[in-house]
Amino acid sequence: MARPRSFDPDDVLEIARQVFWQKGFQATSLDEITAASGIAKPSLYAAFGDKHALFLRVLDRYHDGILGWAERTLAQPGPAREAIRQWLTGFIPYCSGEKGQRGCLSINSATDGSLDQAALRKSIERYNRRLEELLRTRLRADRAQFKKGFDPDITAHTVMVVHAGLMALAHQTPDSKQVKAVIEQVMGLLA
Amino acid sequence: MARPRSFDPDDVLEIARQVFWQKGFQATSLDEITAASGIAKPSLYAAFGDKHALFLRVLDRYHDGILGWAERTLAQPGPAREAIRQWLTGFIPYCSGEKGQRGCLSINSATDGSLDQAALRKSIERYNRRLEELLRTRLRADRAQFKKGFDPDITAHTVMVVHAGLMALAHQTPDSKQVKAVIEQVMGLLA
DNA sequence: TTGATTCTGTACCTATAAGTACAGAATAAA
DNA sequence: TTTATTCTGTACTTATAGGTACAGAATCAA
Repeated sequence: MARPRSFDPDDVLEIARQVFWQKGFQATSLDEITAASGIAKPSLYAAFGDKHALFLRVLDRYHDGILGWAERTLAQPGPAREAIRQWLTGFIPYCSGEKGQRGCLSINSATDGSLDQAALRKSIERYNRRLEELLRTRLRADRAQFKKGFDPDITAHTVMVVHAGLMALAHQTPDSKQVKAVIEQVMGLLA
Repeated sequence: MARPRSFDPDDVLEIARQVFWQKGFQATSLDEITAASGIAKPSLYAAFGDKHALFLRVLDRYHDGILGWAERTLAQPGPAREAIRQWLTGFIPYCSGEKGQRGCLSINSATDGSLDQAALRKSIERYNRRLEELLRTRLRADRAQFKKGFDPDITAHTVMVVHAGLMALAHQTPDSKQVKAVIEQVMGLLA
């Protein structure tokens, strides 16, 4: 009953993600997104709203992707240690720039002082809360595998800290051998 | 032989640091700095150069301040464990917002994709290299205090990762009790 | 006091980027 | 085929922010 949309919103979000990831929210202009996607501004505004709303969509999509993968990885059978090692190791591509970007879009956004938008903060907090929850749940379930005095809650948070640190430092040293060594050493806390 | 400067450049850098720290480089306008400092733009440009140069001065100053403190803290007598615990603990005010800002200006800048300026990247890399060097040197010197197989180089890097992670997560959860618990758990790697 | 010199403040220029008005194109229903 | 409806692209408006021209003020040396 009307002219149909000429693009797949998901494709545009994917392209917008790449641009935002590479340059950050502030430094990315809508013109760059229109250039990269081929979609004119009025179409973007009609489909997603303003720049903040578009970024929020991109970020939520990013979060969902990682959460899905984290859920699968941390649900695998076998020792909890192995699951968590794989989880941490899975982020190495984000560190080394193999994905074309450096670091984590979420962490990059969290440390961006300009993003005081409540909705964005909320999305990031929710994401971190969920990731930590996945880690905590798994560590609690397999508590018997660790020695007496092991604290699954604190350990889950520590793993989150290490993860954030790797992502933050990813912007400088893409030495994946060093990253692996750190992960191995941190695994020493899961005993 | 000419009109003297009416302000102390160091004071201005201090004020600029606060503004940049709070809002980030991109989101901070020079007008905000002139408003906060009372110094008009032409004076800023004459004294520091353009916005990037000003930010670089601010960042270098910030780095020097922390490096000086780190040097003193890590040079203290006693067990290396204690020195490093104090070093990590010293960053808690940066985590909890007690300083009015959240997180670390350097990390915030490192994760800001818009800062592709080579000079800035260099300053940040140098800073991280020096911090890690201080940790490494101390751990190597006190190697005898740890058990066989202890690797001071990897441990130094791991401590850097934890530090970066705490600073990155500082933007969300200002629970200093949790931060302390993480530090205590990580100290378990220094044995 | 005078003059050379450098700083300060106002007011401006210019570029960029977010957001939109509007005319025309594409579709589905009638 | 006609028409209602929604999308698309061009071109525009507007605000903001980086940077500067210029006139006048403040200092020190002579």
